[in-house]
Amino acid sequence: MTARKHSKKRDAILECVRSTKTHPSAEWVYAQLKPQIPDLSLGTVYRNLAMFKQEGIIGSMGVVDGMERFEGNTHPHAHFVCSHCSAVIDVDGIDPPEELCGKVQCGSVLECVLTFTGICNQCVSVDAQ
Amino acid sequence: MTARKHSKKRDAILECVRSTKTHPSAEWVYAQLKPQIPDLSLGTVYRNLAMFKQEGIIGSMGVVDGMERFEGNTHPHAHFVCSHCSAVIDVDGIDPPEELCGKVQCGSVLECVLTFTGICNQCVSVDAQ
DNA sequence: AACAGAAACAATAATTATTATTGTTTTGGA
DNA sequence: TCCAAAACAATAATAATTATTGTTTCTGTT
Repeated sequence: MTARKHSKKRDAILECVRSTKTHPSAEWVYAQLKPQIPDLSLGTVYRNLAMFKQEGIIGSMGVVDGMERFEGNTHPHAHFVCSHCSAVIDVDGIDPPEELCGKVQCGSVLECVLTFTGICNQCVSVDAQ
Repeated sequence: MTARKHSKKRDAILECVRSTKTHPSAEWVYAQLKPQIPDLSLGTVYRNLAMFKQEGIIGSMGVVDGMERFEGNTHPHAHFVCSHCSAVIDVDGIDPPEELCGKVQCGSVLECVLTFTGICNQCVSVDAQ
């Protein structure tokens, strides 16, 4: 009925998350948009990201270094987290093993998350210098 | 050579983490020990948990509701997180699929984490009332 | 096009988890 | 016993996030 209202800022925040593969934090989104939208405030970014996430329009892969990391891709997929530079990268070709959800005894599973941590290729190259 | 020194408080913190299956937060450990050790301070708990984790003596399964959750079991294993009561439960019989680590292209994997989220059996029962 | 109510907003204050600092006390080897 | 290193309490400081408040902007409806 009452469709969610739009605004330039709200749309920009959503588009920012959707158009990057960096799995951005709230602060990152704010820093990206601030030059084009000088009167954007960080609170607005936090509030809208929380709304989008609540509505399932965007996803969150969890918290890295104390910061929640969002993503435009809401389909289940695995992640790689670099423990050196904190980059979050979608892992292609490996899906979370959802067939295991039914084997879990201790509760009713809604979601299955698979995350690899290690050193990303870029950090390996740089360190090798 | 110089072995890490011990203290009653330090030992109590480690023992507290090891003797529970609750995957405690720093605050939880503090609340547990405070009655028996009235002059324990929260900073001491944080510092010692960080040290134990750094040394690999204890583990951390990640952040739930903004709080880091520790565990005595340092062997890789899957977790179930209740999105209703925030309980963290070890999942028996399902291991993180470490054989997939080699298939990850974007970096050098050190760890593989498998986490299920949903509603735990206890919350399901309570809600059904 | 003007109006009204709802939603969105900026600015700011407040919270919460965590980390750092400082000066004192405890520990354990010499 | 002595002493330097480690551990500690108390407290201050950070950093991410959330809540509050009053104003502005949308949008559906006259």
